[in-house]
Amino acid sequence: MTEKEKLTEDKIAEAAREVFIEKGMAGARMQEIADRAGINKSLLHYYFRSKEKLFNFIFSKIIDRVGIMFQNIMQEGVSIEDKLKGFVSTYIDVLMKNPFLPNFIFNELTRNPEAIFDHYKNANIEPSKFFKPLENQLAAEKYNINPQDFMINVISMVIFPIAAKPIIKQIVFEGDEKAYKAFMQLRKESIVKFVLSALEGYKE
Amino acid sequence: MTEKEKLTEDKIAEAAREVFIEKGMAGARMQEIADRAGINKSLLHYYFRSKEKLFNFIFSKIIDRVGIMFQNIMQEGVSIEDKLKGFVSTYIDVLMKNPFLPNFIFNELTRNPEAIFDHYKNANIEPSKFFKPLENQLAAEKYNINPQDFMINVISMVIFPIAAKPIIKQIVFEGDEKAYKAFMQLRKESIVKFVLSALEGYKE
DNA sequence: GTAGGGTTTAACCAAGTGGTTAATGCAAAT
DNA sequence: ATTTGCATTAACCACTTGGTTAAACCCTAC
Repeated sequence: MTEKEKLTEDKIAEAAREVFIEKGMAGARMQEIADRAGINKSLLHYYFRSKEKLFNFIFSKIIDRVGIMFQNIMQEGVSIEDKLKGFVSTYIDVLMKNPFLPNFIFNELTRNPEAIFDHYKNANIEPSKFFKPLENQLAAEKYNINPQDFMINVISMVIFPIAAKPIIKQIVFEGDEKAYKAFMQLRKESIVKFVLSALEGYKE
Repeated sequence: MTEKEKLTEDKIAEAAREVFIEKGMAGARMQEIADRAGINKSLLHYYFRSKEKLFNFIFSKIIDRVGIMFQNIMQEGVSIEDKLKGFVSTYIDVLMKNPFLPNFIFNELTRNPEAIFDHYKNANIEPSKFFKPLENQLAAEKYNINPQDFMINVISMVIFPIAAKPIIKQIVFEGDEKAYKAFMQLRKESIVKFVLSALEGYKE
């Protein structure tokens, strides 16, 4: 029955996603994925022939989702300020729920950089699609700042504190999880304020 | 002879550092470390009893170095502007030479967060030592910004683009290594400008 | 019911892993 | 020259790893 099949495949995909993100490709164990999916290890190989195939399947799906989400936020035909607010808020929420995601993506892409290149051929994601509009918009609103710098600054301030969570939590908040979380929530506003304040200095 | 011993131990440490940083604890192979050090695998266990011991030794040294470097920059009794310039420039230089370092630290600390806590007991590094001064300094110079946000924003903008190198290089610069490197060099100035511009908005 | 085909499993395998051991090399001290 | 003690190595080991195989287990169709 294709119903049952889908169920099993989904259980595997979900378990694999968890384990790969937590442990990375090298640290992940097929046995652990099978256990978390509640199935026999052989079934993994029945549905996905090898660890590498399974990994690529999961990784591609993740990259796609991230790319599309990014594209959506960037394409809204709204002001820079609203784009900024939307991006910061949405991404902090998503990443707080998936705190291992940034490291995972960094790692696996560092391990095998061609993966992006190979992948973006098939996907309908085109960086220039959201990059050019931002460039035009900055120019239109008379902000004389390099759009690449601008964008990377914003993304940095959102993603870094999540990738570096253990360090920040320990060193800045003495291990207090709640304090860290509260801080990250406040950052939704503080980042926007910081960036808008910076932008003022670039007004022509 | 203690001379020769030091040499071997150093060769091991250097090779181990390379491999651990590139592949992480899980991905590193004792055989590869031995090969890169040009010695027999048994010698690794002769000098450092286990993979874990070797890893902890290397990891501690790295954390110490990073912490001390950070402390030094932050303790200089100079203006915020000069501190900022020093930090950005020094860290970009160091990290461009060690591009795997951020990911490595993120990963291993995520894997075992207690490591920081356990480690900072022995080390003479005290976060408040460089954190309080910055707080006072921001207040003294009449900048009404949360020092935690300020510091994390700056660090983010420096470290993130190195951790995310493969993504940025591919998506922003279409795989052009030189363009990426040039961009990172320019960031030494652009980050400072951006932050100083932002700070203006916080002046009381 | 039973034949057939996809699904699931237990048992197994070869390769690779960190780690041990016993022997060898080698330089200084006697 | 012989002994002594550390440095180094080859051979080996137990265990884990991803992956295979053949049998068991369902369902559905006849």
